Amino acid sequence: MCAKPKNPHACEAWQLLVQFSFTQRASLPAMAAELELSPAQCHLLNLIEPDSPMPMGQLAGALACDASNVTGLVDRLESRGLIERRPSAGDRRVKVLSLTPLGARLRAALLARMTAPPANLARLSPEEQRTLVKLLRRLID
Amino acid sequence: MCAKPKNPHACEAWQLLVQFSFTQRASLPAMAAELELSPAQCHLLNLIEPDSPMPMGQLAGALACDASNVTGLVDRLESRGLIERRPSAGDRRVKVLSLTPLGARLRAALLARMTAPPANLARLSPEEQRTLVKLLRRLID
DNA sequence: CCTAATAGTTGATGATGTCAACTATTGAGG
DNA sequence: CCTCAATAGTTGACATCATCAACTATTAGG
Repeated sequence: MCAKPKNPHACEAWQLLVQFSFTQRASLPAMAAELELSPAQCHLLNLIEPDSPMPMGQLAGALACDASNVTGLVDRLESRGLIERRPSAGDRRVKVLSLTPLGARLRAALLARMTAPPANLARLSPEEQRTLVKLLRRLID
Repeated sequence: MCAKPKNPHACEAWQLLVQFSFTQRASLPAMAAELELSPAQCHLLNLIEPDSPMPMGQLAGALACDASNVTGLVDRLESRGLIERRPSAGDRRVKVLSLTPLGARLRAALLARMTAPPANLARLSPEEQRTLVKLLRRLID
């Protein structure tokens, strides 16, 4: 499976991470539905940090999708009062998105659910957990 | 952010994994498009191992989606000759999916691309890579 | 100034996803 | 056997996601 026979175990960690992200992909819709969100809306909310508004174009870049798709996503989130669309002071073409207080609370609830440590975490000792964090940090930019 | 103040660094690894899966979510469409697949089709192909056919219902469970959604996904993949839908011998209600040779090759190509070790992997020594694999295995079922 | 490039929106279209209703088959009692 | 409930999958209606092409408004360069 691995493309580098010289290093037979080198990419095994990466394979585990990819498979992990597939299982996350499967579990996101149910998690999102509890907050009446779609997976795409979760992804968007995750990218807008409460105190750093973001232009729509930058968001399209981070989502790796077409700008017109962002328009639709933002329309729906804005109509629910979760985010705000305001013209940028410096460049009137740009519209900057920021979380409303309601949106910030929903985002926090979402992240709290998603990052709730699973039971398996207890399998690792505190020492091992710290090692894992250090290794992941270096691997994932 | 972490819900367990008693263990301040305990869930940090999990948070990193969740953020990683968001970035994977962003990069999957482009990766899939190179093989003329959608993200959902990639997910489905990933779940069908070449030599172990799978009933549609089981697939719906693994994808955590409605059975009727699987029908549509399978329709499109079958019309491209990537998978086959055959009635189960034991229970004629059940339809079992298996990869065609073409589908198996496409799946292999997909997984090869997705799990290609990134440049960052070189930041870790072989010893560290092995440690990471062992920790991830225990954390992710 | 013109003009080209950029940011975002709109409309058309196909894919994804849910739900309710349906068919066919299975299985459990009576 | 026969009925009846449960199960597997399909179908149709509908909302969302996602892309593309065409458009408007604004900005920036020559």
